[in-house]
Amino acid sequence: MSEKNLLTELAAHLYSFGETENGRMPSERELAEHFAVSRGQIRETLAILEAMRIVERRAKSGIFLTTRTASVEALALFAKAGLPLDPIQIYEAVELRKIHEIKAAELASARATDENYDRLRAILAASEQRIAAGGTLAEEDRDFHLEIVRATQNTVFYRICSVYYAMGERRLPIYFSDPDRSARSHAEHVQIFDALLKRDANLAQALMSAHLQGAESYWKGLITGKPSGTA
Amino acid sequence: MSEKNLLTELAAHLYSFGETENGRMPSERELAEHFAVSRGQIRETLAILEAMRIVERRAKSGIFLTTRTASVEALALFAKAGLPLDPIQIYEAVELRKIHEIKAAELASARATDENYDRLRAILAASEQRIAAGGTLAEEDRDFHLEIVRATQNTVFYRICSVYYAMGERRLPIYFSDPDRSARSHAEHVQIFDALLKRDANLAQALMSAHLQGAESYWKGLITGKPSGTA
DNA sequence: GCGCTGCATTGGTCTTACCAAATTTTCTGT
DNA sequence: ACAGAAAATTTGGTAAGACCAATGCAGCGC
Repeated sequence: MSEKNLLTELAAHLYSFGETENGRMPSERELAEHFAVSRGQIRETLAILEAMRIVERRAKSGIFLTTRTASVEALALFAKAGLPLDPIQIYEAVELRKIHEIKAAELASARATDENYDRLRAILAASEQRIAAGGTLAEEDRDFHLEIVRATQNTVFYRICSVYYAMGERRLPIYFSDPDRSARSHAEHVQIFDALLKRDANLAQALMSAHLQGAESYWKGLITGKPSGTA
Repeated sequence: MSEKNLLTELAAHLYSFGETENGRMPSERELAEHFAVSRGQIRETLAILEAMRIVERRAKSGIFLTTRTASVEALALFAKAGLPLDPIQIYEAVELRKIHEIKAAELASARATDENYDRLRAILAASEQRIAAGGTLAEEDRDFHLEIVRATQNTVFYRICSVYYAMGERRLPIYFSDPDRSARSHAEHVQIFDALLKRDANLAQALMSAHLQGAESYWKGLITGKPSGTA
């Protein structure tokens, strides 16, 4: 929040224009003036936005929001920029996340190394301490799930799943604002960890599926209730 | 190939330095001179590379290759730049692809619209024509698989899977250099399409699994034989 | 061998400038 | 009044130069 980042600010600014007339955004020179930076800075940022397929720069014509689907990374940027993510995309991400993590649990139960187990133990210990102190989960949840993905030893897998958590970063605190949910999640994490330790792929999958089911229905209910962002 | 692109060329150039001494890349000024462009151009490109977590710019210190895992998009760039993809990452991508596409077949069999079916029919017709003319598959294969992913109606899913095909773009011609393989693949595509049409999720999954098994073992054998890139 | 000093290097930023294509405005002829 | 041509303006693309402050390094002195 406090961190001022031209990339996120510019993305937010551009989206604030919505579907202005022909969809053309302010010129580079205008943007430079608006953000009180040089044109070079704006161009550097626009280059990134263009690489993410968020924006399209037509030579000597102007800057436009892309109609093509943006890159995966763009979703993470949207979340970071505080842009109201499309509820549909949130649901899509949750659906995908479930697919990924259940499979991750299966693979991890066969491939997890001692290092993975150690890290998971540390994460669970931190979770327990946090909850014992009356706090709520947040990074610990993300760390736990991502560590399981890492335990698949498939780095491409890890990269993809990182996006989900970047997307959910500002939603986690909301989700875990209920202390009960923290405790319940933690308990389920422990069960999943035990299944991984026993290298019981079927059990790990089943537990992960049940664990994510809760989150999925929570978000599904929330987004159908409040269609727009929950900032 | 013919298309000169500073982004891909710069990426390739930087990687050609490998693990030079402390891992520091040439300075922006040197790179600008090397590519005969202005420093601004180099900085714009480096900004993209940094956003992809391929490169790290340390203020007043230098440019370094990131040790952290790069973004998903970076994999597509690597392929486009003709960089020798890590065989391990290729395997990882193939493994993931199988996970994704089998699930996609399941979801698509329930959600495919008439539009999806129409497009799949058109793609299959194009494939058939190509093969009848003695040609080999290439884009048709990619289009077919991606259309199935699109038929899940999950755009995030689609984005992720697009990366695989960007990665494999220059590998497809090699894979399909064997005319037999083209014909066999096409026949399997037709079967999968029929399963989708019947909305038989189990059959679609099974067929897709078998279909990808062939590709998986092909690539696995090829990369263990030739550890490095296959141009 | 160690610590300090000073200088060249380097990324970060801004300014100015010019080009050529695209766009908008103005002008012109009917 | 309108359509089309011509001129002026805007816009992205690119380059060159300059300054800053932190970094890194070489050389010096101890």
